[in-house]
Amino acid sequence: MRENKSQYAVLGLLGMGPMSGYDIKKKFEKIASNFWNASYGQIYPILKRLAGKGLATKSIEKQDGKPDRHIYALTEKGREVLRRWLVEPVARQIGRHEILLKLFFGKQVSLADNIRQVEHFRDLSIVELGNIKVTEEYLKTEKKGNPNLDYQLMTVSYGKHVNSAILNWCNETLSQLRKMADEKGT
Amino acid sequence: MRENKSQYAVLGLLGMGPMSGYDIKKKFEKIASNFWNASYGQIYPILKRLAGKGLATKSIEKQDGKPDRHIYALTEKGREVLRRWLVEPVARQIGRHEILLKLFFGKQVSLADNIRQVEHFRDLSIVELGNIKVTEEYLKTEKKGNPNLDYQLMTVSYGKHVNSAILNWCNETLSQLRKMADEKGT
DNA sequence: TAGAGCATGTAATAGGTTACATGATTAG
DNA sequence: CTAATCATGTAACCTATTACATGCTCTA
Repeated sequence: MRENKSQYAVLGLLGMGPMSGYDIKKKFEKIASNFWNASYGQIYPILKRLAGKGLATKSIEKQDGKPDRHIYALTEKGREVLRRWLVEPVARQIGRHEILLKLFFGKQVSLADNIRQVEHFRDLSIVELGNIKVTEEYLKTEKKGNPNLDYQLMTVSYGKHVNSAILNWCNETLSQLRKMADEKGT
Repeated sequence: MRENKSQYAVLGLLGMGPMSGYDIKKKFEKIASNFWNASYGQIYPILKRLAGKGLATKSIEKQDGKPDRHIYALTEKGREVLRRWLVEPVARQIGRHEILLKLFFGKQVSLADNIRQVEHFRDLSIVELGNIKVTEEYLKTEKKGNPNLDYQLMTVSYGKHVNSAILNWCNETLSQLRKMADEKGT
């Protein structure tokens, strides 16, 4: 087991309690969509592998009218592996920001095109900030008393800080682009 | 040609002037490392494909003592394709933030472990901010008068906004974690 | 004389998305 | 009656990293 992040993401969720692949997907969407996601095409093979390595155990829960649920639970060995990863310092990551890539080449198109692009990106950030606040409310009300709450709210806080900064950048950049358009028009 | 970002990244750089695969790599490292990167294993096959599709032309520049340079230049068709992509609105992207993934599962390890982790991440952000300022200086002095300068500085500004926000979040999170450690110690 | 820089490329592998396949129940 | 939700999984495909292969020159 080397550097597979998603494997640890799944391991981490199992660390909070036994659950199915379906649950894992839902959990990511509900409370971690801000900084992580995973598709079924990844989750199910990972669960299989974790069980194969003895890091999780599988049991089947029958339901009537609905498909069986395949519940995975972390083993002690699994928790060990998770802990070892959690304390390992993170490496520098270069996020790929498509908006910056486009703006970087902005000279190839018109100022109006660039303005449209940044305005649209600003709209996305506003929606994102809204989503984050919904997650925050959900955690604070529905998950009160949960021992993971403090940590989960820290990830929410990150989203608020970063998206506010992005919003400020959008506004600054937009006024600069508009100024450039004015000057050119004169 | 569908949704391949790196292909457009290469196309975009060629839009600034003819250059080699080697140049492309260097350029990304020098002025776009803040938001994009690409390995030779990607760049060379992409250049080949672009030439195959008639979006770029290839010519060989001999040098003495050094290997030949394979220079690619954008064709009109290539510029068309680039422009079409540039004006297309960006989609929502979910960045994967390993630090948040680890912190999210913070309950599985000690407060001291989490503090160490965030401190280390803060150090990375400080280095990052430094790199961004170096890029800014480089652009402002060495690239004065370059028609792409304004746009390139906007991407630098993004980095400054976001990394400052991250730094603030680190400090807030660290004081919260330390408070939690104090309370537990009492 | 060892290592870094110049310069191009391929092959193996890992990581990830999307489409496909199945099938019942429930809400609008 | 149609779409969504529940639920699991595989296969094909695309994207990206790393290792490998080559070989000259310049600097410490």
